[in-house]
Amino acid sequence: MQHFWVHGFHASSMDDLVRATGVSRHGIYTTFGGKKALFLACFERYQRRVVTPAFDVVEQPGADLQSVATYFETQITNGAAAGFPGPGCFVANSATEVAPSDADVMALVTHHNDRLRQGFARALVQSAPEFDHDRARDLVEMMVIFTNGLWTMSRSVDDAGVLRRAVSDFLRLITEHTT
Amino acid sequence: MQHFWVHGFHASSMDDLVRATGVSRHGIYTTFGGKKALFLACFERYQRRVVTPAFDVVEQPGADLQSVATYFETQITNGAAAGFPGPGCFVANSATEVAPSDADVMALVTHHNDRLRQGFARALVQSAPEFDHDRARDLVEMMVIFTNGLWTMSRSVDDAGVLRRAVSDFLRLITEHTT
DNA sequence: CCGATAGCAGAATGATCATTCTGACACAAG
DNA sequence: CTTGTGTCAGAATGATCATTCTGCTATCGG
Repeated sequence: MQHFWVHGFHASSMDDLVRATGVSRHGIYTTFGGKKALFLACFERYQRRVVTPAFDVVEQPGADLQSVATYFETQITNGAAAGFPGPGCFVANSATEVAPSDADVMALVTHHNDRLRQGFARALVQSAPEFDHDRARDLVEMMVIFTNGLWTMSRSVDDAGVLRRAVSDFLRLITEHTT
Repeated sequence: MQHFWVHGFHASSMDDLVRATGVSRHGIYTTFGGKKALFLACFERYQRRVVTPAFDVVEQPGADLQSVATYFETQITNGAAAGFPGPGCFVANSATEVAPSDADVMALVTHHNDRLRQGFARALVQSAPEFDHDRARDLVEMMVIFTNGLWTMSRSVDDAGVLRRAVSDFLRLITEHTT
């Protein structure tokens, strides 16, 4: 998963993956079936082991915009721990590299973005119950777009502080707008 | 350029490029030197032929936040013309796929983002001259992040209207914040 | 100890890749 | 016409790729 995360699908050879995992070629093929199937399994593992723990705070009942702030901060801290520029987000990387030419990956990416939308939407109505549905939906889309931009930028920006300040400003804008 | 734009670097074979351009293998190698050099040339052509015309409105003297709105609208209209999900942005695609493992591409990506920062910054101080330097810089970073997110999302979202409404909301938030 | 299962390294295979080379054709200048 | 330059299609090359196959080894229940 780590290797696909950092290098993407096409730049990861089976030799690389054998080296990185310590698992034999034979083991990979009998267990997963092939490179693409292994990639999909890694994608799902990423969601289970990386996305879910970080996004949990937003998916809890009663989560509000402060929970979203915590989520963003966790993301940046995780990224900074491994040094910048970081690997970004497995999902966002796949969305640009593989999703347009692979329906299976596209479905997983769409599902992931829907998950973000749902979490952000619940946090938003918790913080601003007076918003009508359409208005909230557009704000949520904006938050999803910003989240994806954060991941893209983290692949080429070498200072986590820059991203952290921008996130803090972004949430301040939304908070101002909802109060 | 179009082929690299849509399929990225690794998924474009020289055969594909010969087919797509109508130029012979020999011609490509004698003119550019190789696949990587051709990619860099396409990157620069993209900046000249796609980025510059669209971003021009922001780089004009006297450009303000309204100019930024025009820029975003142009981007979405261009993307929607070719149908969704679209090819996104050559630069943003390269930022996730190739920049982390190639210093030349990384330099071009960084330069491109600096260009966005500079343009957004001038538009922002035009609209809100009272902002201090630090505050404006963080807002500008937020706008760059959002722009990159827009491109990433346009590779997996099939409805331009969703993006258009999110952009309009984003600019409304910034405008509210600066007035 | 024995037999069986499982996992391993690494070779073999066939496809695809980037790159280079060959020979033919078109056209412009002398 | 001739010579030279440029471009072309396509073959040849050598590397790398995903995938499959072949033995070897280790472990474990009896």
